Amino acid sequence: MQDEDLAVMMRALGHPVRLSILKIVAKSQQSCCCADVTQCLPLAQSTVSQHIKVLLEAGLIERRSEGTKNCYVVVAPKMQKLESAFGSLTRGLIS
Amino acid sequence: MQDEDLAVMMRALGHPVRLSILKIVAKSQQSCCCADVTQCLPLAQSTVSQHIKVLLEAGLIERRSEGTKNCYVVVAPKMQKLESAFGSLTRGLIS
DNA sequence: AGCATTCATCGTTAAATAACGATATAATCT
DNA sequence: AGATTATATCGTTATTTAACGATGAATGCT
Repeated sequence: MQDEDLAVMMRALGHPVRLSILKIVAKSQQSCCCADVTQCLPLAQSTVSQHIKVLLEAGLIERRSEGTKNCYVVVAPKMQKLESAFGSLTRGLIS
Repeated sequence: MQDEDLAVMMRALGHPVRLSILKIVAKSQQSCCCADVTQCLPLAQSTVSQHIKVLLEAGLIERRSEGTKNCYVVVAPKMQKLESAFGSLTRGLIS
């Protein structure tokens, strides 16, 4: 994986609100929409939507529209790739 | 590990220049100072020093003064803690 | 068709970040 | 003591980010 792509994902994870959003999305077994996330956080809907966009653009979550809602899921393969890239980074750094 | 701390480290890793700096510091077996890093990058010394500060504050590298130079090393235990925190994060997200 | 719901996007503002050159500090050397 | 070296910090500028309220577009309901 390219350093730039890795950096984009790291940056996406580099904000506590986005970590929270990821956890909320992951935890809710059935479809999790923007309103669901917003309800869990002390932030405006538009702010949450913006954070979601960052996660989307990093490829860490995916949108799928469901009626009038937009639901989000964590992209497991991407997370795994990230973890492995991160692993080889750290291995390279500390060996 | 607290979400905020995790986010600080992720953010520190969320810039390609800082990834480069970490790699440069890790690769150079003997003491690696700011000038050494700067020589490897198309950036001003002050800019490199600023990036180094971000890595220092995240606890990912450590300074140790050596004569008139300041040398840097990757803090292996911190990297390992980060990797394990990251691992449990992703495990929580994709399970 | 008209209304309600959901949510992305727009426009704005304040704060943080990235980059630079210039300067100041601290250690070494002559 | 004075000169040199290495580098952190300062001051600045431009860009990006975070947060908000308001608006608009798409979908579903009556």
